[in-house]
Amino acid sequence: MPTLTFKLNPLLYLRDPQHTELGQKIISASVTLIDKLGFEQFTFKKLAEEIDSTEASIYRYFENKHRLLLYLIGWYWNWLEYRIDLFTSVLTDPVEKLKACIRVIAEKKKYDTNFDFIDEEALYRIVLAELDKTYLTKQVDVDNKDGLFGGFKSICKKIAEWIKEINPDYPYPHALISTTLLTAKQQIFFADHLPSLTDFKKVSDQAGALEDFLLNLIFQSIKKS
Amino acid sequence: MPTLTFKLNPLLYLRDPQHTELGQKIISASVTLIDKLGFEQFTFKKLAEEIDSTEASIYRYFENKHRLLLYLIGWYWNWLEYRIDLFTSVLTDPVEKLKACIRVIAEKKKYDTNFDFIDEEALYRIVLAELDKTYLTKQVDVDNKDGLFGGFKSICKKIAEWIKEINPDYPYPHALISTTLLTAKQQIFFADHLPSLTDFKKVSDQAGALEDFLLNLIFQSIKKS
DNA sequence: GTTTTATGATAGTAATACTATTATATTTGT
DNA sequence: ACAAATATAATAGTATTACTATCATAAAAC
Repeated sequence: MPTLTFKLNPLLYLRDPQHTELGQKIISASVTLIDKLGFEQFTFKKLAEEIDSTEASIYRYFENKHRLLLYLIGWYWNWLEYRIDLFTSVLTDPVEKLKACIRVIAEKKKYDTNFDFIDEEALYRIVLAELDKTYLTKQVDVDNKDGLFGGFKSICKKIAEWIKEINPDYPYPHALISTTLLTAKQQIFFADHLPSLTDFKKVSDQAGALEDFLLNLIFQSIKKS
Repeated sequence: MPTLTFKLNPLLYLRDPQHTELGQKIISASVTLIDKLGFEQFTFKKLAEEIDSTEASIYRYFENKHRLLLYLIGWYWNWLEYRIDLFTSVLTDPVEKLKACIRVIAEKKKYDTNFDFIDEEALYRIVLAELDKTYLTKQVDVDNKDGLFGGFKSICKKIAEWIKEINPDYPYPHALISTTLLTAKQQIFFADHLPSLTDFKKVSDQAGALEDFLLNLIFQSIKKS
């Protein structure tokens, strides 16, 4: 089985980390380290120590740690879209597509052997804790102009099309799907850390209940009246 | 008309800023400055210069800038709950209460003369951009144990009760309301910065459409089947 | 076999997030 | 009215962060 790679927006990096050994080590170790320390405590210096390299070398790949985070989250969106495609491309009915897609969004993320040097479980924990920090910045408009949020937008657009097919009169397809994508990760975070803000349990079959919640949320909302 | 004050969790501060002139200046100026610079660029040093005081003096009121942010956001939740109470306490029907409440959540926030030294419009912009950073940290569990998210939880609990009254069989009242509260601010942020993730416009009557979206989202979800 | 390119080693800087100390001004208790 | 307590200001200092710059060397490409 060939290892797949995603073509990410080149503005995310200075040198493409997928094409060199050091680059791959940077990606791989940054996932582990951000997961462990949290983005605030994570530094290029610590990362350099981890992979026996130097700060200066890492700066040749990424302008700063925010761009690196954008890269990782961008990779995640690509991976999620790839998974959505995997489970929906065979389907024709948009209702079925939407259902399959919600399952992918709500499912517990597992390590994907198609992609070397990225631990998807750790990456998803990063998504849970750090995603919002990619756009909640003063430079959001500049970053957006550079297309750095393309992965998120792409998924949103795709799913919004299905919603429009199901009910062309529903006026808020983009809002509904961006809400769904963010709600999925928020509720998992709340289940883990702020349980009184949710109804999902940490341990047991959280994904199933979450999927049920999201299915209800979406399909009731877009129902023709 | 008497100026109202909220009793906030004392663990949020070292010295109560509401009770001294310097404290009030700290609160007031930090709202302006965080709004202007963003939380990342905001420092106690810049704040001290702004109010002609010193870093050391500010540190006597707040342990660090994260606690100060928690204080401001805590104040916001108290203010929002106060507004919800204001518009719902006269109502008896939980459906009506819920509707009125959604209106308060979706409405454009205006300066409230009942509260001196807090600019609610600026504070709401801070909420839009910085709220998630209060809990997306490595110390979230410690902070939660200290009750620092009490304001958010309190609102959630209150509204969840109304949902339970309307439909006792709906299984996800807390998830639904925390989703609503966060969605409201996310969609406003997206309208301003990432318009392809939403269907709301920046300029015109965004609040009205947003309210409609949220009303539909909630009432369709909790509808008895 | 030389030129290009990538990496490593090392150094340096301004800013940040604090902590500590002392002096002075103000308020409070008696 | 005076001493004691308290709040604030002024100043200094520290470890860490987020970079930038320079130079040497090793590996790859032409």
